[in-house]
Amino acid sequence: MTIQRLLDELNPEQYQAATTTAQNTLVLAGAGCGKTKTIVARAAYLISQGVPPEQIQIMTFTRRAASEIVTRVEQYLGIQAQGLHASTFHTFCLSILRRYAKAFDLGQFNVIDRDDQVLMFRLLRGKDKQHELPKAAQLLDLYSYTRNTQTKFSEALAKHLPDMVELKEPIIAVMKAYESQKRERAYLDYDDILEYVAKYLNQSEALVDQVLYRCRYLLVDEMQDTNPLQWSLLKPFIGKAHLFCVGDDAQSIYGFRGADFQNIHAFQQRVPDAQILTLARNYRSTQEILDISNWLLKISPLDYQKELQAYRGKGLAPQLHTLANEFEEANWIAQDLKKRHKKGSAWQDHMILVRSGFAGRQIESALVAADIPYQFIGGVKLLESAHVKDVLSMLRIVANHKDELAWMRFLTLWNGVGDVGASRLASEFLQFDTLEDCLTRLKKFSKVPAIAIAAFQQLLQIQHLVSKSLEVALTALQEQLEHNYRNQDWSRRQRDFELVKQLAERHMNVAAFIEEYVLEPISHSEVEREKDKDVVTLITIHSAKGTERQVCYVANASVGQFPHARSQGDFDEVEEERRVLYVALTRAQNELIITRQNLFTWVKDQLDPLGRVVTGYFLSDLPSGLCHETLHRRGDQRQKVWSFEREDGIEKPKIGIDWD
DNA sequence: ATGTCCGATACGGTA
DNA sequence: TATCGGACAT
Ligand SMILES: Nc1ncnc2c1ncn2[C@@H]1O[C@H](COP(=O)(O)OP(=O)(O)OP(=O)(O)O)[C@@H](O)[C@H]1O
Repeated sequence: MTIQRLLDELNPEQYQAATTTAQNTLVLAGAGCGKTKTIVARAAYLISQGVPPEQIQIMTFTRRAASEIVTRVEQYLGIQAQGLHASTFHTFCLSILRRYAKAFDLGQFNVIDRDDQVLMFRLLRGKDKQHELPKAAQLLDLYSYTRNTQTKFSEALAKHLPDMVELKEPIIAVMKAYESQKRERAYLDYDDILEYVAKYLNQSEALVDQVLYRCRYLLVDEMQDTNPLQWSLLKPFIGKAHLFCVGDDAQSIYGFRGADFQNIHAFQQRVPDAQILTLARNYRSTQEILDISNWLLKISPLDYQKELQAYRGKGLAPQLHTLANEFEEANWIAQDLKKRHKKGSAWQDHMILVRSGFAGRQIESALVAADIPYQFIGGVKLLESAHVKDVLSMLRIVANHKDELAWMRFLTLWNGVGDVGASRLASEFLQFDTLEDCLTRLKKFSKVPAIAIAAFQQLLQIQHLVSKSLEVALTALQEQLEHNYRNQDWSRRQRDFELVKQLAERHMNVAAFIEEYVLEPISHSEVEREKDKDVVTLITIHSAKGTERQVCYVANASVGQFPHARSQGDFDEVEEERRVLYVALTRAQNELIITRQNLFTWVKDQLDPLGRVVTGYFLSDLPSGLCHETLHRRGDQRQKVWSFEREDGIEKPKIGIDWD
């Protein structure tokens, strides 16, 4: 395929965006209007105009989105596209930190993930026995939110944990302890990676000029989900690089991570001479699907100014199925999928959207039971699962024997070792200069078996062989892990180790291997899947941004889920929930099937402190004309139909007695 | 008294 | 699947 072919596929507005000569552009467009397509076209166009691919940097939200865009550009340009970079903000920043390590003066450092952070907070929180502090995870969320939004701590505290305001001082103490511990141990958390780079870029024009060679053209996807910290990364490039951002404020669903659609709304004020373009026609869905999506935004007290029009015209009406409980809901979906597959549809044309990773697991078991091939995206990732981390902890220790958190994980595996004992030992190890010294000390500590200690020595010899190292670590831990996870799907967990080994084979050393997947975690299915295998996609809505399928099931559309019970009564959070549902609905191309449970509960609308009405359940006033509604009784395969229009060819039935 | 184990329980989404 | 709180062991 050629570039001309790609440009020919665009409509005039998309064409204008893709080929613009403006320095800075913001493309605003509703769901399915071709934002991603425009980014792909923009990158391809620039390259075809002679821009070296390595000067183009595309910012995406996930590794999947990144590789999809690159693949699509390559489809059109082939080898010519080589060197084009698409990555997440975090990966981009990390590579800058590595590239200019000297300038940042960070020396050796390790990137820690959320679990490590929570563990640190848990230990530090435990030291304060006087106060009833928030949970470790809450402390971390608050800490991270404050940094990502670049707000004052007291404001973030009042918003996040309003009833803990009087604990401000002890909370700050824990956070400061966390920060100094990070510094001592040379850990960088997710936010550090962004903030170091952002701060430095804003201070040093020389660094900006240095970095510029690889991002003379900055293309930002999903702009509505960037936060103020990320904006401060883009800001220094204004006037130097070409900014090309695309987004849709009605799809902003990462508020919990500090996403701020001011990054869209205030674009024009912040960026001199910014060109704002809009795309209006939706190419993805049929009109009936857009009607119900439009309706959802229209009943909002906010004015989203969105009314999607289908380029494709009319199609099938959405369906709404109400089932007795979560099992029947999951089974119904599985059965419906089977029916469609029998009729000749491919599995891969179907996607099931769920609210939470937890809800996804219920559906997963129904799919397994029905023998339907699937991939699950979202929720706990492969390298995040507990048993994998247990094994990796040994490799982490070998790579850096001062990795206290890895020691914690490793030590607490053994019987008779808990948080306190492990923590004492681990901080002792920080004083030692070599792993050998730690091991000598460890031998005096009777609770770790000699075989595990011996394994460390073996690992030291083969550090560069990642896959082999995994094998050694696994052998050493096998027995203990089997004991620890005896009632928890041990056989399934064992299979995961094979996947990890597969993944590891592609990497040169342990540190690089772990680091890559900390920043862009990869799910079981993504490792497992052979390319182009025909499977149903089961996915959390948050991971589903930018994807589409012919047939979409939106599961768990029950009371208490949309909006989620936790956000009830909070105006802004409920609006974000609305957008989550909106994103889900607008993934469907041809058919939209919404399922929910009949919970026999009702959630009342509330008034917030400003006197605004806050909806309790989005689908309570769904006009019957917008979809076919079906109520399934418990264990009932037949259906009671509420709203149903007469099918073609069926005449009004004759009634009465047969007098014959 | 302190640390560990174990079972009950509840579960929002992300890099 | 991670966390919490109480039972149990040291
Ligand atoms: N000009 C066009 N002609 C035909 N099809 C198009 C055109 N533009 C986009 N499409 C198709 O519409 C669908 C949606 O496009 P795309 O994913 O780029 O939209 P999007 O704006 O990124 O959506 P979302 O915001 O929901 O992620 C894709 O299947 C794409 O191929």
